[in-house]
Amino acid sequence: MTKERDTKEQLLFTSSKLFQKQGYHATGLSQIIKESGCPKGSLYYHFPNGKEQLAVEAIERATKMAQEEMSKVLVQENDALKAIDKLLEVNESFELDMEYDGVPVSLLALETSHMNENLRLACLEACVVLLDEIANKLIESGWPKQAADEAAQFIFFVVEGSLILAVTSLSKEPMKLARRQIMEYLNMKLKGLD
Amino acid sequence: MTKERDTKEQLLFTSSKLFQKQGYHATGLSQIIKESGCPKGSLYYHFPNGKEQLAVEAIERATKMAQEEMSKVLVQENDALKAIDKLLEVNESFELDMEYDGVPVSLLALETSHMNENLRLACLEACVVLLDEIANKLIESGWPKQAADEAAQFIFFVVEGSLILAVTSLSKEPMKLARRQIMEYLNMKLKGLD
DNA sequence: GTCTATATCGCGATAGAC
DNA sequence: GTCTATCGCGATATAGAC
Repeated sequence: MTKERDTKEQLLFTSSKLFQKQGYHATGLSQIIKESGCPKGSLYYHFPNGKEQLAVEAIERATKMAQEEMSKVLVQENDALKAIDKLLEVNESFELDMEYDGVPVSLLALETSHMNENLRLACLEACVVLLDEIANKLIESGWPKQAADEAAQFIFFVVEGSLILAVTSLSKEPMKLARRQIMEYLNMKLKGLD
Repeated sequence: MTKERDTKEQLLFTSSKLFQKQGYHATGLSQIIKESGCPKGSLYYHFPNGKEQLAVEAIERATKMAQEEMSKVLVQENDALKAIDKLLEVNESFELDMEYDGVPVSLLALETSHMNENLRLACLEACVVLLDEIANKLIESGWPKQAADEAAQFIFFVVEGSLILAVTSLSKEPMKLARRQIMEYLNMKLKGLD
């Protein structure tokens, strides 16, 4: 019984990592089997609908974990902007080879949105959760709802966009620049709110 | 002889479209064969190194075409910021199903950067070309080089990031918001330059 | 629930006629 | 240069013993 949970959890952990790093199509079930140490039989026992179901649940799991991670960082600072800067600082520490267990949902979203509705919806939910986490922090600090929502989207845009250039150029500089620009923009908006 | 150019060009056109829309791994040579109308024999005659070479040249071709497209729009307006706004307006007209022949290099970059150096470099070159096109327009308008480079990267970040949310939510709203935010930020930076 | 062996398919790539 | 037939491989998925 606990074994069951362990096996399924192990499969989700490994899938989550590999799908995010390599994408949906480049990640084979055989690789997931090998790296997780779980047998193929277990995979189809826990995920009878195969690869698609595994990917959906892996995204859902990664979303939940990322939300917890973010929430943990965001409560450390009372001031919303300081909290967001902290978040961006943590983001910079991610390794470029993406050997982590986080949620840059970009690759999966771009790959699957136009070809599989279930995967698209899982990616959309991931985006919404992350956006809400940030928007709510801003609202708590007194930002009007619409301004907070737009600011959250702005942060999402710049972070995900900078990740693309970072991965392509094998450099963290784009992420550092992104952080500076985000804070600059948010401070400008904050002044405008008065 | 002209037939040769036509066949190769047709293969590159079709590949370019499919790779950008579906990604590298999701696009099979058989699909390229079918949609281009070219026989498989021709493919391996023109691209003896197979899929990888085809993808590299398809990215290079798409980069060149996108640069020409951008350049055409950018010369229409003398003022750099107006020209960039025009560019973003054109960007919004892209269909979400990506049935065009442009350069959102994001998907290919995220997919291939960590696993194939040749493809990574082709994607990097694509990014550099697009960034330079924008940065040069700003420099022409009197922006200092570093400010122009950073602004160009900023535009890239927000555009590519908004595309991810647009595709995932099947909505163009993120792209519209992105445009507003980019112009807002650039105007702020412009004031700061004095 | 777990595991192995295997079925079936589609992929990238090749050979060789023309 | 163009085309067809085909190879070899690895993919997802399944069957059935335990």
